[in-house]
Amino acid sequence: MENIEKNYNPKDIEERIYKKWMDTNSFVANPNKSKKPYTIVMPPPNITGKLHMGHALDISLQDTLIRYKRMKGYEALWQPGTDHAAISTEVKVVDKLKSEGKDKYAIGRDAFMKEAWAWKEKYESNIIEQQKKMGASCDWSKLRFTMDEGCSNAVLKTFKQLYDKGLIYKGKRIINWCPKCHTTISDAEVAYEEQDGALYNIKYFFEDKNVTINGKNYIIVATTRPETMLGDTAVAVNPKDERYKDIVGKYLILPLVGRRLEIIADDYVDMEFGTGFVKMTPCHDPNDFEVGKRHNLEEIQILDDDAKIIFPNSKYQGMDRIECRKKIVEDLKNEGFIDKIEPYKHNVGTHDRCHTNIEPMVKDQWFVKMEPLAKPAIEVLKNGTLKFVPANFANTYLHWLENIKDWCISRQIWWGHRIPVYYCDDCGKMTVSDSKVLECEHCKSKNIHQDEDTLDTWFSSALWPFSTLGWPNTDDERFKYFYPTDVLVTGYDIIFFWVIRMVFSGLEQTGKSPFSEVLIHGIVRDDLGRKMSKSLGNGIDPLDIVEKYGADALRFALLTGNAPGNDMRFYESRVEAGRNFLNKVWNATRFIIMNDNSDSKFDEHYIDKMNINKLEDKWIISLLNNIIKDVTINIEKYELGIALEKIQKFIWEEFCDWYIEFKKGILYNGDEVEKKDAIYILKYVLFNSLKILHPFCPFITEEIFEKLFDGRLLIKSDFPEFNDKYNFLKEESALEYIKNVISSMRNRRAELNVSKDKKPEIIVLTNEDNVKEMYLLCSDFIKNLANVNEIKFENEMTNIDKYITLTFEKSNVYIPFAELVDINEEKKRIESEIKRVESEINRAKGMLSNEKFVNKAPEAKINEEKEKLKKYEEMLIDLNKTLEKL
RNA sequence: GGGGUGUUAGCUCAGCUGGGAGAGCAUCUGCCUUACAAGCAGGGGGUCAUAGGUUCGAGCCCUAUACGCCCCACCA
Repeated sequence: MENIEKNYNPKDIEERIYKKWMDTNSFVANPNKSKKPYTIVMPPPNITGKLHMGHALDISLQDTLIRYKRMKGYEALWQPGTDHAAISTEVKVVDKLKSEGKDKYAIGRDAFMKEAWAWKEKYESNIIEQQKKMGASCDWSKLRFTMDEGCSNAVLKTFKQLYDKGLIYKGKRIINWCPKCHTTISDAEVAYEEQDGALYNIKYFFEDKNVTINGKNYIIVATTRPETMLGDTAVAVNPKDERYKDIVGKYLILPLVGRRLEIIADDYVDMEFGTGFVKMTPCHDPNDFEVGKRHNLEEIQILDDDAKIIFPNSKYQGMDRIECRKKIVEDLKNEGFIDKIEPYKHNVGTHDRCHTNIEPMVKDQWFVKMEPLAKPAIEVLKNGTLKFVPANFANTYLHWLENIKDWCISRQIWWGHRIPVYYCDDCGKMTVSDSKVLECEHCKSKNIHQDEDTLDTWFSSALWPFSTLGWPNTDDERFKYFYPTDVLVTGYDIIFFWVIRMVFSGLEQTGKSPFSEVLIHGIVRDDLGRKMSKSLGNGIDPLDIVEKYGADALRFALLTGNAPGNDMRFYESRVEAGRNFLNKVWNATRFIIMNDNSDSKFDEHYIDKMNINKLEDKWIISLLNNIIKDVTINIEKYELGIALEKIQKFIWEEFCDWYIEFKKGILYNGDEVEKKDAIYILKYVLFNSLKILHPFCPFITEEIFEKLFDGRLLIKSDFPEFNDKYNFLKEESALEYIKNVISSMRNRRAELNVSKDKKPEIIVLTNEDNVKEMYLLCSDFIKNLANVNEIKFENEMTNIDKYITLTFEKSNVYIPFAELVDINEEKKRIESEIKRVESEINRAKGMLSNEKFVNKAPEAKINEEKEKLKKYEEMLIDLNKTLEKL
């Protein structure tokens, strides 16, 4: 056997193991009729991005699932790819150009696209390499990109189909405009932020000097944005507002401007708020826009694409919106129009990418009509075709869909899928097509030009689960075999952006929900619970952690100690704990290698032929068997953290702390046959432990597998299954009994500070043959692990005062350390033990004498309590005897 | 305003369909025992936010309250 390092050193092995997987095509999945498909599409990371903790978590979850299913015999495809990330990338490329002294508009669209593609080529590989470092077992041979030919075809096809069905339309609507990025954004991309502002109360005088309200010739409107008054075209009150009933239909004069404004009545106005008057600026407020449509109000645009004022022939023309606000307030003050100004905190919509305040604007844009698409998406959730884990995220999903507004999909940027609409310069009509258009379909003119806008980046991501599998070619074998996919794993923060859009797109384009389950995880936060962000500088680079502790340790930390859907805090100490566990696994292996002098190959089926007769062997095999069962159930329920913790507990606490210790006697002093069997079972248990640990911690398990099991490939081996033949429950409980005896003895020794060199002869008092048998079978363990020299058995004890007594069910253990103990202290200890047992007896008696309990509780529960009662009553007798004799 | 969610050990969090409260870290004691000091053995530490209710039985189910967080809506 080769030498093995004392400590696990991930750095040396991870790269080599990953290469081995790649070289053996272990990640590749292709349509295979003899296997069932299992598919996960990876949420495509942005090409602008760098791997962050959120990705690391995402990858850990998906990779665990895909590796598990692969081992379970599925043709498991994890489909990778990257996202062009329209605005994010465009901004970065623009910045890059700027730093080179170049300007986007100056170099023109074609040159810009070349620059952006070059960016993509450069940065895409970064994130892929980073994913590989995490151990991601995606089928890289099928790598896709949202703007590659296939995905672009899918986009064109979808656009055309939706357009033909009337589900995509062009219209002049109020949209969210980002003055910095110079593009519209969808409602989902607006992030509201609380900002300090002011509520300006402005006097609007009546046109007719004779009209008064409350004795005054003016009314007061409140606004947070006085500069928008330049676009006011009415003032509204609530129709039910008795105060103002008589003045509806009267006219006001807009201060500074002199425009006539009608007082209109609309339900939108909240009577309770402010004065009950609202100024209407249809072009720059979504609500005012709606009111304007209802009342046919004039629309006056007063902001340009830079959010600068358009108000020709005035001093405000060309001013920045904030500058203009100051100027207008100043002018209003000077002319006596300000009633009062009070500080006001309010939520302001900002662009989630650049955090610039968005500006509502009326523009001609492309929209997807959502209501008909939302309906089936609601239906699949309600009928159970689609499930969320945890289930409560279904509420979020439903709430959004039930209140959905049309989706603005056109963007005034260049990096993305250009809208496949062509305008005829002769007849003025549109041609919409999913292939290249050379002439107008109406007048055949060749004098046409394509729409300048591109599509929202989520338009292509929405098609990801099928566009990556060959759609729109529905004959593609991959599409037929792998679609619909099985589970989508993602963070709750993109349910709206992505999950919902994939579902309705999948249903519309393919007739099927693109996946049947959505596993939602939370956000990875820093150790103070803050979001990791660039501005705070509190981000932790997963690759630094991998470098320091290895990918498996990081995966361990991310997969445990957290329930699905909940945010988690990242502590390096948890990675360290993971690393320590893996080091434990490493050293268990090392122990086996150091004690194994056979050179025969490991045969995992030999277990079925061998005669397993040792108690401890039956115990560990039975435990392993049941762990396999539990872990399988947990993984299937997406309880990955629970599964991993169970595996850890089994390997560390049962296998290492007990079983290996049990076996040392044989390995050091046993005969050759015993030794051979011992090594075999050690290997057998490790063999299967590595298998169940592999999906979670792939690198170290693969490495050990190769070392210990003749170079076999773990990633492609089978996941173990529960075998009724190895369910030795009696032996399990017998050995647990002995473990308890050993622990109690160690406990007493530690309390009394007994040196380990002091090896007493102990006496076991029992009247039960099977209990005595158990002690005999385990006498070596007891001697070794509890530092005992000899074990004697008695049926009666007389000189009890020379011993410390430990009372167990049907047996007492006497240790001759009485001289180390104050007899009164010992009496006290036994008395408190008696109290504890008595309270147990009372508890059980109470339950069993409760008629309702006996009548209603399940029989198993009742029997359990009866047995407990019996056990404790017997122990009580023993304890009292001991006390008497002291 | 609507929806969701949390309150469990000093800290961070698990706790599956209700049937004797767990982990990691921290802490204390004793150990460099020939797999592992990234370790071993042993210990301490919890009125499961509060108040009611359902139940034979509640950390878990229901109601209310308190405090916290998240998402959506966006009333000028």
